[in-house]
Amino acid sequence: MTLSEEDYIKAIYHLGKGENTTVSTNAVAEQMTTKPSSVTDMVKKLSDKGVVNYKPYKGVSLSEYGQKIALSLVRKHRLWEVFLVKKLYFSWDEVHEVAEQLEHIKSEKLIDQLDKYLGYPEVDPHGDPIPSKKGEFKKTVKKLLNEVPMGTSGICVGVKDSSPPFLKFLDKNKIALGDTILVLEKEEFDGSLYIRIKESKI
Amino acid sequence: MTLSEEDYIKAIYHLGKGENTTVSTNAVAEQMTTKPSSVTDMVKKLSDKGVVNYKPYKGVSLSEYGQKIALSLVRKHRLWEVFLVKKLYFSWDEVHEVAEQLEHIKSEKLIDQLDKYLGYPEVDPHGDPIPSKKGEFKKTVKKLLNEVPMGTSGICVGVKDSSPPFLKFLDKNKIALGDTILVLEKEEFDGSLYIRIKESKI
DNA sequence: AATAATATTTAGACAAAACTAAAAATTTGT
DNA sequence: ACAAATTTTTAGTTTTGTCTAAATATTATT
Repeated sequence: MTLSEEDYIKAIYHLGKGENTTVSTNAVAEQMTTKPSSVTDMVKKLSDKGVVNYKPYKGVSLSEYGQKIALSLVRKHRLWEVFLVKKLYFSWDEVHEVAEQLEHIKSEKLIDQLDKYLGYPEVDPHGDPIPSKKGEFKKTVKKLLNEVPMGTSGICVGVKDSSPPFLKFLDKNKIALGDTILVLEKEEFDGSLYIRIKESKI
Repeated sequence: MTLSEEDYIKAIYHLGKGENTTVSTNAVAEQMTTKPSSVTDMVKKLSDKGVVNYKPYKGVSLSEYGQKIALSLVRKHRLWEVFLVKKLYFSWDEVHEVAEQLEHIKSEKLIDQLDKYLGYPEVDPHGDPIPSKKGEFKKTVKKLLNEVPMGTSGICVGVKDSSPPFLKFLDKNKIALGDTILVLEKEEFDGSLYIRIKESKI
């Protein structure tokens, strides 16, 4: 697979949220910050290669084969993120961009050894699960913080939004994976929350 | 710089053996396993960008700027090689191909942190020096084994040929960097040598 | 159900990087 | 010094991935 093809596969995968759903040409174009016409072209090519199922005007989905490739890319991306944070002391808002490049490196041995070297981690720095070599996930049951009832608490095991600004916001407020968060109050009108995190209230 | 441009820069650098000499279009084509006409095209483009000095029919050399890029690529390549051998237990004949890909990853922080993480190594797994961030080399004086007088010995600090077959040959005969080699005899007719290495004779 | 709005595809062009074949410049041999 | 051999460049195509503009299909509205 070329670099560009791999990027399309990942985009289709992520738009389907890991499930194998059919996504629209326009959605892929937006995700890739490219034009719908370019997507049509590429999707035809990927269809010829057996990577996706494509019906004109009806959208596109990954084939079995395409899913395998997507999972392998996700695995590589997340393993590299762990490496960057654990070994090279990157912060969790800096890793995505670099991992985006590293995930395209082609060497099975490299990834196997990296996995072993990192101690076979199960999640990346944002709490997202790392697929096994065979493409198996450890799916953990998670609840969004705004779904947690007032007065109860939970352990932060991941973030829904991995954008650098949000991650920096969490850092600033000393919220990290593994922390216990208590929901103190909910504001009805906009859904904002008052929470208790390690002695401080936000 | 694009991937392809970086590959040309490295080719020109290596053909000039690190010195800033002028190299021919044909030589570059051979090194890159491409056609001379393709080289002419690319070299014109690099010349426009100020990366090389190029006079039609007269050959091409790296500009100051081009040399900086080349050294940065060599630095990245060799640091990754050290990582692969020291941390991921690759053997020295397996690292080149993967490092060839890794050297194109763009992130200054990544390389700085990798360098620190590896303990600021001065040479790669083949004994070749790693340029500093500023592009400075530690040039060690080396002698080829066939230039060592009969009856004298030396310490193996590098290999001239880094091809996998040769490196595997050295492994098979248990010759590694740091080993002391004694030259026992020289065969006049073909220049082959009898040497003593750690109790065994070859 | 007809029309308006939106989504998607097709057609034609372009840039990057490569190639082939032919032309031009340089180097070599005598 | 001049012809032959070699090297290098030019001109014209190809492939990949992109774009714009126009055409077509689908969905929404009334």
